[in-house]
Amino acid sequence: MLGTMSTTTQKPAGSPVERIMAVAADLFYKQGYRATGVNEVIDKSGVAKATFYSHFPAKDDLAVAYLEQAREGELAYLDQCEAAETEPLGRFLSVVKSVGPWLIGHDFGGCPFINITAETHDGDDRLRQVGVMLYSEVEERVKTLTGKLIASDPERYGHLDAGDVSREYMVIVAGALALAGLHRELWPAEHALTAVRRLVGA
Amino acid sequence: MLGTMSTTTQKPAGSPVERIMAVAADLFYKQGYRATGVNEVIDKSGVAKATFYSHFPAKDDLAVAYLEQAREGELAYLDQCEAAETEPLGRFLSVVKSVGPWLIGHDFGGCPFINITAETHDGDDRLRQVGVMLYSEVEERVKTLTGKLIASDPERYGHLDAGDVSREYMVIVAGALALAGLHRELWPAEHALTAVRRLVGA
DNA sequence: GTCTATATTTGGATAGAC
DNA sequence: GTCTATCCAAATATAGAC
Repeated sequence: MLGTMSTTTQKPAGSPVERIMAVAADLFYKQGYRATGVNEVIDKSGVAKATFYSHFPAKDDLAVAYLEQAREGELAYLDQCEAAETEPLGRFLSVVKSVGPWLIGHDFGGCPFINITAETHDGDDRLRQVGVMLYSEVEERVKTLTGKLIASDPERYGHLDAGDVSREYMVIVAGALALAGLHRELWPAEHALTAVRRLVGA
Repeated sequence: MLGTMSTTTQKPAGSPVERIMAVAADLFYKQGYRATGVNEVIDKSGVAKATFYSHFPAKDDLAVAYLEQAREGELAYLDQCEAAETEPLGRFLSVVKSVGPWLIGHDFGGCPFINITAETHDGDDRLRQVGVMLYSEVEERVKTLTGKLIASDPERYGHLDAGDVSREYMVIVAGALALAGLHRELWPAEHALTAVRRLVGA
């Protein structure tokens, strides 16, 4: 079996598409979407122009691919953060706790989905929809975690509504990302954690 | 006196600069900063190109003027909202209460300061600084209102720290603006109000 | 201040030889 | 897939006549 794996072309880690996506993710986030030209992406990823356009017919298509890749990355990151906690309260807080480290690793550029949506208000709606989907998915996870927190100690948390708490939670998380991006400081993420704790009286 | 007011040129409501600023405010916010070309601003404001550049040597200068005008407008708007409330709790909540109506009147485009900062991460730092200043000023107001709320009922609110509460408050407000911009829906503003209430146990 | 014209660069996107 | 050359539109900005 090992000797027969050659009918389909292998795509190693450094394939053209992967290089394009990596460069685009970096530039779109750090410089902004409209500030980044396809020429720059092409140059820095070391592919030919025709190669680029064979994979991404238009710039918007690259943006959609970028956001979908980012979405999957964030969900996987949140999985990790949640798995690292054992107690219901820790799991509940894992999402907002993840914001600070994320920002430090991403140069305080805010939320990629909200940023690109603000830049393309009149443009391709697919971009906004990827962000809406991600935030909805995260909200659903938070809602589940809230439900588990309530169930873990009904005397203490029984008065809470998981739907309300999770939506307020999302507002706080989005605010931490946005405000830290403006200030280029970590404190919004720290105060977001305090605010979420206060939300459930913890 | 009435007949002598002609030495200096009067600048009526429709002066070139004011028309430019009005058009820029609309387009920068609705389309994004980079998506809006100076040519479009010039055309829609009905001024000559040389006139435009005599007042704004570069596009960045127009952006700074736009943000500073927006900053003053937001502070005045918050003044109004606060003055409309009589009770300490109402005044405390006036800032977050103002978000929903503001969004409805602004096509759910998020926060102008945070948006432009995200678009110019590597660009002119003056733009970011106007936003930082506005958010700091609003935070200071919220801190004052929090202090007054605490003083109004020490038994109920005495355990709160005005500095912590006001920073968490700002995170929530920023989140409401950002998330409502993504979803193009009002609920983030409504849940922001609930979250701020919860912050002080009200 | 206005108007036209233009310089210059960069944007997104395509064609054709290899 | 790669490479070079190129098209076309739009971007920022300037010059000169009126």
